[in-house]
Amino acid sequence: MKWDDLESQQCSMARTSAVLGDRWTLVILSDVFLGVRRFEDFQKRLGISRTTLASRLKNLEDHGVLYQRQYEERPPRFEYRLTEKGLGLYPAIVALLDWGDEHYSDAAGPPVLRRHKSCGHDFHGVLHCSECGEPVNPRDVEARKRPANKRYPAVTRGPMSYAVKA
Amino acid sequence: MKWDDLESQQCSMARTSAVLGDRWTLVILSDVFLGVRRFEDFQKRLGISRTTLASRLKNLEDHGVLYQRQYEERPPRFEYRLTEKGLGLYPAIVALLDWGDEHYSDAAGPPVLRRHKSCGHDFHGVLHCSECGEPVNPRDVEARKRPANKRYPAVTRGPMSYAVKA
DNA sequence: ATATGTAAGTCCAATAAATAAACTCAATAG
DNA sequence: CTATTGAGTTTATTTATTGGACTTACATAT
Repeated sequence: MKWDDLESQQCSMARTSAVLGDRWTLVILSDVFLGVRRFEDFQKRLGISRTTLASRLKNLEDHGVLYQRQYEERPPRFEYRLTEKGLGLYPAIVALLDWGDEHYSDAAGPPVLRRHKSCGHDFHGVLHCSECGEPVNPRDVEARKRPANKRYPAVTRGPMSYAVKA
Repeated sequence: MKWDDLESQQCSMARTSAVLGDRWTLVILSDVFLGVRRFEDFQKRLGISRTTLASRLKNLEDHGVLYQRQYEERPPRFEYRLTEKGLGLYPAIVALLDWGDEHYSDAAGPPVLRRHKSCGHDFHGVLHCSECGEPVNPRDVEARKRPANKRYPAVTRGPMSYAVKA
């Protein structure tokens, strides 16, 4: 299969991977969630080649994850910001960071700490069920294909719904 | 920066991306979580080239996410299974699938439905705080570098702790 | 006024990775 | 015997990624 065909697959992970699935995109996004917004800052922080960075940012723009905003006219200066769609990746980014923290931290602990301001504690993410609100154990999940004849409404969540009890 | 150097970075996302950050690994893993275990099945389902599939599976083995088990002697047959470390990726996989479902489903809805057996409903993941148990809004999170002189214990979670209230 | 610096890229040649298609090996089924 | 299945490997080709230099546009210091 050619790579661009992944976008036209039925599987949601294939489509997601068509947007995020490369060596740099997830790292760039985790920096965006830390507040990094400018080309030069990404380049210096990550050590990514300028060519690749430009192409990754353009890809994220094309897919509606980031948008570019000119914040200065003279000289022309730009910043990249998350769209609502991009902000929707926060749970995935946290889950991946937590996994990295758990398995690849050195003796001094995770390099970045995340504090939940409303409760005041450093935290990691826990996956809960949107329907009953309880934590989800992977062994307690049953996946099945959408029945062929039946239609289901597409998942509709407000942009912030992962932060509001269903 | 050379790609393999990402593994030796301090940032947790860089290290995670060194394991998962390519066009196919996330798609393979989401198939593993659906119960796919054999080389031929991955290849047929995904349409990935055999060369690339072999190298991705080896990479996941090398990083302790999958392990290979011979389930038949004659003829020799193998299956790939998740380690505990690999199982720890479940929250990330669900978050990425949910995002794909939300933004790339066609009119008929998500192609795969996940049912939470303990409550009986189809669900999507919601990110909760490990400390207070409440849903987390990204705007309510403050990230900071680990203070230079202070040591923090590495995140220690049991293999299933994301499924158990902290 | 010239030189230096910053921000945001693009261009180019070299290297590295991914691809499809064919091939191997071991065994079983007809 | 021949075909088929499973699990890969080999090879030649195509595609992606890289570092480094270059560009454009303006600002600041000498």
